[in-house]
Amino acid sequence: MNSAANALLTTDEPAETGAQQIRDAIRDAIVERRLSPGTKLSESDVGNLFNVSRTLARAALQALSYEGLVSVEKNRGAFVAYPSPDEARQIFAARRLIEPGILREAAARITTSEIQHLRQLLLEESRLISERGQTARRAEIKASGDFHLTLAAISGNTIMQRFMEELVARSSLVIALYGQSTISSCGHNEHGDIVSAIEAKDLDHACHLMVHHIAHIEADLDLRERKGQGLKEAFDL
Amino acid sequence: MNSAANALLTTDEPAETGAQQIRDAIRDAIVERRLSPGTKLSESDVGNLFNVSRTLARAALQALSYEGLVSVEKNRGAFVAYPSPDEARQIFAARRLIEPGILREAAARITTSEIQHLRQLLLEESRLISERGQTARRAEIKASGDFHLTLAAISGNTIMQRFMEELVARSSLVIALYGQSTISSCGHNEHGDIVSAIEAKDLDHACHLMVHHIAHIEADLDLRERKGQGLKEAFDL
DNA sequence: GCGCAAATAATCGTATACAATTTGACCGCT
DNA sequence: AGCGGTCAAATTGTATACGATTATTTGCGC
Repeated sequence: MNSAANALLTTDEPAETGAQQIRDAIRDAIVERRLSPGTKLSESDVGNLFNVSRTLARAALQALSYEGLVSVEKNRGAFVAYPSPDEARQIFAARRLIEPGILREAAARITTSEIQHLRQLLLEESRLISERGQTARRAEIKASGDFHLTLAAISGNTIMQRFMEELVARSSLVIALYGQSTISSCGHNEHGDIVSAIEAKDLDHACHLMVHHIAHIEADLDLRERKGQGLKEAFDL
Repeated sequence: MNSAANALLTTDEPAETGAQQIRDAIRDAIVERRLSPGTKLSESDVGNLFNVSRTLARAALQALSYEGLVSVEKNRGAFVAYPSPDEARQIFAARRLIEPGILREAAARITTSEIQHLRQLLLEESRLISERGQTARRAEIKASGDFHLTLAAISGNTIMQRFMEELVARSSLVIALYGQSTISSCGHNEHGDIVSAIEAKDLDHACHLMVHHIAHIEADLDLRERKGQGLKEAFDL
């Protein structure tokens, strides 16, 4: 979840129960890549970090495991998910399958003010790209996902929106692991092209662009098995 | 989850931690309609029922809330989900969006033995339809969903498979609430037609049949607001 | 020095205990 | 009788406690 998508479609429930706050905080940390895949998330550590008991820490980690962002191994603990190349392929296959449909739904209902909102996002995004510094990089990662999430929000289907949130978050993990170029949104302004196609009411073209956009992101990955960040490979490479 | 889909694609983790067993038990009860929408699921009651502490009961309910099968209201408790008509529409919209894609993926990878497996399912399904008695009805409900879940399993994408599991389960809730005819699979053997189309490698036709099949299920619903519980929805909607 | 077993430490799984919140009831008042 | 307020019961939110499992280290024999 993010402020941009929230601005459009939110089921205001201001009272967040502790565990949810922790979950959101950790999720943000994972998506923004302040937590590397494979990092151990001990219940006690998480609890101490947020000044809550293990009960709440556990609940938060449990929640994140349902979203596929952390994997909990019985009697061993929770770790930031370390998606396998196969998992990565499935994530992008799912996005190719889902996003054109979302795009069509969104285009059918989109209002002029929502188009404006999208353009605003694009502006912000390109601003971040030109900026330098780690915080800008993190904001850029988030902004890049926000575009897809906002489209899902516009589609009006909260279920698909949630699916997309999961897929975008996990995509960030995959890119962190297997991405080659510094950032996925490399040069081409593909998001902008999609908005233009929507505006021109050329749905087929918009879907075409979307599918290729996802393919481009995936093409930037080097999906070869990394042995659990092995100490062996780290040296004989 | 179900035995049929499991038979095809399962990541055997034999050790199920208490909470998961409870979650599965409750989920089955909801999907098979032994628990009505809106039923209160108190943590203590659930715990006593399964002879575990509230901790595990709570974890199970929490898990089910992530799947949309129970709704937990802060400081009030957990209830079997009571999907609104709008939610119901979104569920079926999501299925129409997703299932054709899954079908295409599945058809591309399907083996002859898997086709045989599907036919077996259809046979079982029609056998249950002819049988009478409540246990047969429940088995029929499950079998009807198993067809869609098995297709998802064949598609080979575990992520989409999980999405489908959620959607099928929630569909069962919706049908329990808003269904008119006794059972959704009314007369027409639509599942069988889809398998035939897959076998004939006529993907476009298969997708067409699938979309209509979902539409038929939805058409059997009477999606009008029931003032059963939602005092909030009854007014602010 | 090297492997292997036992003790030790760390961490998770589950239960119980206590605090906070909500709900419903009782009781006096108008 | 109807209304409002206060209190008690029930239920959830969170923390702590203890047993079980896994990882690590120690110590011994070779």
